[in-house]
Amino acid sequence: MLNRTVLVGRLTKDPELRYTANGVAVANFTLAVNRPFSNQQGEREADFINCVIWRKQAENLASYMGKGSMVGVDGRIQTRSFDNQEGKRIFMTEVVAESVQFLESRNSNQGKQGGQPGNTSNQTQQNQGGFQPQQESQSSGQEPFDNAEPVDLSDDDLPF
Amino acid sequence: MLNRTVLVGRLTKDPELRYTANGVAVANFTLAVNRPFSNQQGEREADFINCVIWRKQAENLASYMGKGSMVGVDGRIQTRSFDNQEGKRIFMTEVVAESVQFLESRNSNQGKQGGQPGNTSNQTQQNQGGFQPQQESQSSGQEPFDNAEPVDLSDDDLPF
Amino acid sequence: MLNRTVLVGRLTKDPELRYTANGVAVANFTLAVNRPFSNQQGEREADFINCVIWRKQAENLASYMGKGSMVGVDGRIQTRSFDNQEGKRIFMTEVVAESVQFLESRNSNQGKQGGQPGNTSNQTQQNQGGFQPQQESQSSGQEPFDNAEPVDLSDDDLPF
Amino acid sequence: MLNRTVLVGRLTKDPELRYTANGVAVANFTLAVNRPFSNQQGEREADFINCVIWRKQAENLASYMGKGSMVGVDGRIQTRSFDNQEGKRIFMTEVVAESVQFLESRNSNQGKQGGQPGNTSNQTQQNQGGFQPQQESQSSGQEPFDNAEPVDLSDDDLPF
DNA sequence: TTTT
DNA sequence: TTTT
Repeated sequence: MLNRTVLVGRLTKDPELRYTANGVAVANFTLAVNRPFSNQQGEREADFINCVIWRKQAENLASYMGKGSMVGVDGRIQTRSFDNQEGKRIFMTEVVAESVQFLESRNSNQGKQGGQPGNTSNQTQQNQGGFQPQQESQSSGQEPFDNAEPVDLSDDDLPF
Repeated sequence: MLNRTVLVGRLTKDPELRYTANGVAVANFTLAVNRPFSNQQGEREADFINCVIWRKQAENLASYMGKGSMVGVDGRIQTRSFDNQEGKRIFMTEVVAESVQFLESRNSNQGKQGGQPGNTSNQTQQNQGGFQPQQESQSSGQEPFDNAEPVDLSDDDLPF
Repeated sequence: MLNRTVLVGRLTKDPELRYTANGVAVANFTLAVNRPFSNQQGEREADFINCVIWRKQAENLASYMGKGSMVGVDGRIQTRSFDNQEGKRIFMTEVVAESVQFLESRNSNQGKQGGQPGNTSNQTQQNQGGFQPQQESQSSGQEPFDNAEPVDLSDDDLPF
Repeated sequence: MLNRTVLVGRLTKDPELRYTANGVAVANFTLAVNRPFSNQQGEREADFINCVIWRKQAENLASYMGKGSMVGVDGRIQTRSFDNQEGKRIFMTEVVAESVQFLESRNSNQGKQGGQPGNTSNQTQQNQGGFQPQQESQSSGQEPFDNAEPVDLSDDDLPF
């Protein structure tokens, strides 16, 4: 059935890259999407939308985008439930990104570096928009993905 | 910022119609949206997506659609947080429907009736698709909205 | 770059199924999508949107849906140009359907028949919503695709 | 009926701002949207999608965005037909933008200037994303809309 | 060239 | 008639 979501927003923090037991990459991230209208106090609020992305695109996102980066996401809404530490069933809703477009990387130099757009490609045949962020800060030869924690994750939620 | 969701799914139960203290109608409902692929056990799963709809459309939805009805929704994702009974902060994600399209009403006769499409209109200038479900079961002269509980609800989440 | 379109509408005629020289199935169809508002004369108008769909889904669409059937489409806008008979460059815009959902087949018995939903599947792993139209008229043992014209078509527009 | 399109792309030229006889602003523009895959020659192509936008947002777009600017569009597909000079019926398809998000203005200094984001607002209650393009070139006190041609246009296509 |  |  039809289930389609398109978002443009900014990462609230660096994406969290992990690997399933089978070595499949997954990244979780939250998008702050500003609302187009003001609330009754006249303030602009934002929605904080949890997203997941799989495989190569997860790795690219973690390499090139960080806290504050602006991305476009095309995906679908997925709901899951699991039992938390207190044995209570928790329901969660997130967007499974089928493709991401890099619209702007964060412009600060501190924190995670941007990798080397020159020699690494953020383009995969299958999905994205090939926008090469120009204001990308790129200085160190830092190894990409080094903060990925290859923990034991189940492949259960793997789509397709 | 761009925030757009389009869904087609079935109501998991009758919509819950309420009114804010100012008399604004709101309906909450959950859509079961079947996934287009099977899981690792070869089963087809569904996502259960919480939705809200406001004003006239809330009333129309509650009048004409019930458990099992198929609807299309065009809206945006909204996140909210509130403190539950145990004082724990709960985050929730839902789709604010800006327009709904009635694709098929449930075909059973029991439970909530379909209202009188003949004299009540489910068409508003602003939004929807004017599909008049033909297999609509319509037999009783039951008053519409009679199961709406006009409780005290805040207008805080009222969009626009 | 983001390019996403979701439509729900009715086929203005039976889909036209063809095959490229390499045997790839393509179907063209037009969707009448009713507008949610009235024009200045107080009439409801519709948009007539050209769509294309490829491979297995093209065949399924041609087998099960016909003039008047209601479908949901999830795809992207594509523009093409070609030189017409008079040597004039023609620009056209159409929606490439990545997945279709069968919402309702036409309810008349005349014209193309609906095939045998009982033994043929309109579900493919990759895409659609598995809605089994219940009011489907199914009577003849008519061979599916028999009105497909396996003409010489180029694969140039084949996406992915 | 559901009819939703979301695009991110670049203006192929400066938007064309006009006014109807009743003084309603309309801007036409074309978006180049790069495809996420390569063709059989290994080249990346783009779709060139015609768009229209009405009222205040038309004026804002014309003031702040020009050839090469990147924008996000949330709207719906509309088809129209008219008879051309040779008396031939022409069908056209375009996207009616309900909201636009300014993602990046062109970074050149020549050509149309960017107006004064400081004192003019590109934010309207109704629609857009409030992104303030930071690399905006802003130097001249050029009057906004001065290249708008207040020609005689019909209000016929005015939506809502 | 348009659907219910 | 097309953008980076």
